[in-house]
Amino acid sequence: MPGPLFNIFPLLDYNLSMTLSSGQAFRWQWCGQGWIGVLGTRWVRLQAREELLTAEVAEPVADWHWLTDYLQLGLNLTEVLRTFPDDEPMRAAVAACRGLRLLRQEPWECLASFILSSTKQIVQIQQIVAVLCERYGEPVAVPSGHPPAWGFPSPARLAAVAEAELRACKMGFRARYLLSTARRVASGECDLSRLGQLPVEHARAELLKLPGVGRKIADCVLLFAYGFQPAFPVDVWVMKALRELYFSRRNVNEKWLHRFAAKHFGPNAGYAQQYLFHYIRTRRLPRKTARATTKAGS
DNA sequence: GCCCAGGTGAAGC
DNA sequence: GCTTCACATGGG
Repeated sequence: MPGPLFNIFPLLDYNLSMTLSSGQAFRWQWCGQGWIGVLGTRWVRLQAREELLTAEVAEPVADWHWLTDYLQLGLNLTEVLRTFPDDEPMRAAVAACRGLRLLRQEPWECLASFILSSTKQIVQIQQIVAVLCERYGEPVAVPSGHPPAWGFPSPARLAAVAEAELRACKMGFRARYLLSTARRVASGECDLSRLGQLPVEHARAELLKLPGVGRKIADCVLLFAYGFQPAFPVDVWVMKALRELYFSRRNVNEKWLHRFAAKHFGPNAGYAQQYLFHYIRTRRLPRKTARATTKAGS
């Protein structure tokens, strides 16, 4: 029996917009009446209002676990926040990021997206991923009147693409890494479906074997696709946050930093990392008008 | 023009 | 071991 074209879920401590636009996933677009995205082979539109989430799909579904699992609707955020260290930086980050959540993404899409993320701004990653999906993804059903949409291209599909064609998607030097990794995943040499059952260190070691995957990208996949909380991705922003908020701007060795993170941020260190990342990145800077005025006046 | 962006791998000391 | 550099591309 086919299900309905929409569903409603209760939302508690959940900032949907912040979560979908916080640089974990790169395919969500605000359309004026909700967030439109593609999960697996399903087009979906999400709208959060007054502690209710409305989800709309293009074709009837009976089982909604693909969505509730992705959004981690069953997670009690209060329990997570309770484990954060009680220090000034974390209090500020939590206050600034009320309702920020971690998603549980499909591993291949997450891995491929973060291979494309290196030294790119989030907006540019979104653009590259969009082109990649449009050119190599399978079309998915959309409600009438909506623009076409595509699934994320499979490892096998990308493995069959020439490097020059990938470069034409604006990904530059990352094309070689994406192609090599797609081949290893497509061949079964790397089995992403197995990693979730391994101890986090083993799963990380497997990811680190892939070309274009270092500690940072490995930790992003461990955290955003598998939910491993000991994973603590350190990018330029998190490094900036840690240096400014915890180390009075001193330079810190990265290996030492990971030991500090594991010790200081507790059992949900990965979650804490996302709060620091979003906090430091969206911190209110001097307004443009104020700067323009200063410039004009000087 | 310049610096920077959810980095990585390889070469040089 | 650690430091430095190339790698594409676009935004501010």
